[in-house]
Amino acid sequence: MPELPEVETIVRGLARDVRGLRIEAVTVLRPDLIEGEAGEFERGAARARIGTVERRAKNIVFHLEENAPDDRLIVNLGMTGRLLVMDPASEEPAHLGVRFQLEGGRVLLYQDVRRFGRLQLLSSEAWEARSSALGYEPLDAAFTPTALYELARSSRVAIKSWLMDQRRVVGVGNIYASEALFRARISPRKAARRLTRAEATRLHQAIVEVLTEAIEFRGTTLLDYRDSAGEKGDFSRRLRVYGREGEPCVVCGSPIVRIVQGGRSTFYCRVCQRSR
DNA sequence: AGTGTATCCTGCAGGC
DNA sequence: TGCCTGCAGGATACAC
Repeated sequence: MPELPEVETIVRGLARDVRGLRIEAVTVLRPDLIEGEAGEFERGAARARIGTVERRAKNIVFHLEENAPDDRLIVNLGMTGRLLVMDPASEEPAHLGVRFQLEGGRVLLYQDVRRFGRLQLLSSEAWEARSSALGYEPLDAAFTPTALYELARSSRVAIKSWLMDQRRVVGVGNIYASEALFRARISPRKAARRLTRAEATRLHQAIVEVLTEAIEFRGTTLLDYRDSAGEKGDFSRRLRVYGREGEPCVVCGSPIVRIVQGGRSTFYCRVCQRSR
């Protein structure tokens, strides 16, 4: 469910609210959410102090300090995962997966209806090895129009599916892939290797712009997404094609169509995104 | 190696 | 009301 802007919003909230706090106890209520053994996870995270909280791709990375055999806690939210910071008095939500009791009384809760998310403790070395297999961070300076063009040249996959592959460029999921391609006026069905330089340049700019704007609006809430304070994102109203099947294109007025690529819905304008 | 498909899981909307 | 189908922000394990 959460793509780069949503994860970034969550990370900023966590950095503000839980950084520096000690974890006093950990309870795993749904062991299938834990990569590895749940008891080991509980013991490994308990009594650690939370340091820096950062984002890599769609992963939330907690640096653990003091009393932590593994010094990274990695959380991937899957489709419906949430990390919520709550006051001790508040009622715990349904589908609670993991409870972190924090110094000062508040709790950090991992909640996940569909349980596609995963939590994992790793050494910094093991995490770095995993991270190195991931693609460009789209908001880093190293991600350039040329980098995008060169990478795309090696793949015959449709550009929409290509964008969602985290080994090339990270953070773009089903919503922002459709949105970026609309902004770049490129057909989602076009083979990645057939992008022209001009198209690659437009797509690069569209990815950066749509992700940056979505972060400013604190993400997109369609159904499930909430930030760490339980708040919805406001970018939903700014979506131009995603979820708008049959509605008029904001540019040319022709109806937005929905197709299926790799088992996922793609939304686009047949007129504005003609190039194939 | 690259590519397409199935699978994990629950909830909700819409059709009958 | 109930039952069915399809769909939902992700990632990976397989087959070819």
